[in-house]
Amino acid sequence: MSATESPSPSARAAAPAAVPAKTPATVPGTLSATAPGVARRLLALNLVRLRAQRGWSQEALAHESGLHRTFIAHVERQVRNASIDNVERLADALGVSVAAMFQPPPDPPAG
Amino acid sequence: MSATESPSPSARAAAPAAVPAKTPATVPGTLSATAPGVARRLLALNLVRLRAQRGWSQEALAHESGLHRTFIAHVERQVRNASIDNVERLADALGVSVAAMFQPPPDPPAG
DNA sequence: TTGTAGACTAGCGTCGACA
DNA sequence: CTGTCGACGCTAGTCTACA
Repeated sequence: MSATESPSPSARAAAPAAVPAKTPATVPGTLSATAPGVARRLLALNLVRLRAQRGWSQEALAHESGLHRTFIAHVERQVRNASIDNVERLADALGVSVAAMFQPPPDPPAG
Repeated sequence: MSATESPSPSARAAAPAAVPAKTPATVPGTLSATAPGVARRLLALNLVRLRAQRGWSQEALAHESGLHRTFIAHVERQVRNASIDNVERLADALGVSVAAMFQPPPDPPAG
């Protein structure tokens, strides 16, 4: 035990943020810092972008990643929630890191 | 849809990397760029690190992420492959971006 | 507090076929 | 080439309980 040398017996209860706010920054009218499904979208965006950048077809990517053609199509359409194990496989097939799949796309020059 | 204006009818067949190598950089004695399960490990490492950094218990993190206690424990032990939807939830609970969960941990100075 | 086991449900991921 | 439906297996994810 002694996970953290907490001065108090009930560490969690005595912790400064003992009771973490359930709705911290959910200001009415303000979107959450991280919207639900942002990962799915980022993954899809980067997936389509990287794939098109290489001139690969969904079938080719599916073949490279060892996944099925239909699955690739679903992920790109955000109708399917892939697991990290498959996301890594996709990233490996594209030659990028898993973190890159969730990296925000390079904002295009406005002018 | 003209994905790529390939001069040849069989775009894929005529594509530059028409036949992508199945084992491209698997040089004998050289480890692959991305080892299998690296995402699972990175996720677990960052998860434990960020959680301990906040002095949160698995139960607290589970409560914050809205997931179950057992699931958190399994992910940290890498015995479970989480989906991006849940990874995002974990990242949100920790106040970090999904990409941060797969970011390589700050390697400590060797000496 | 954390790890693990067992049982259960829900959804992922595959396959084949069509538009 | 890409999107989608139907069916199917497998595992992610939940819950209870014990060490």
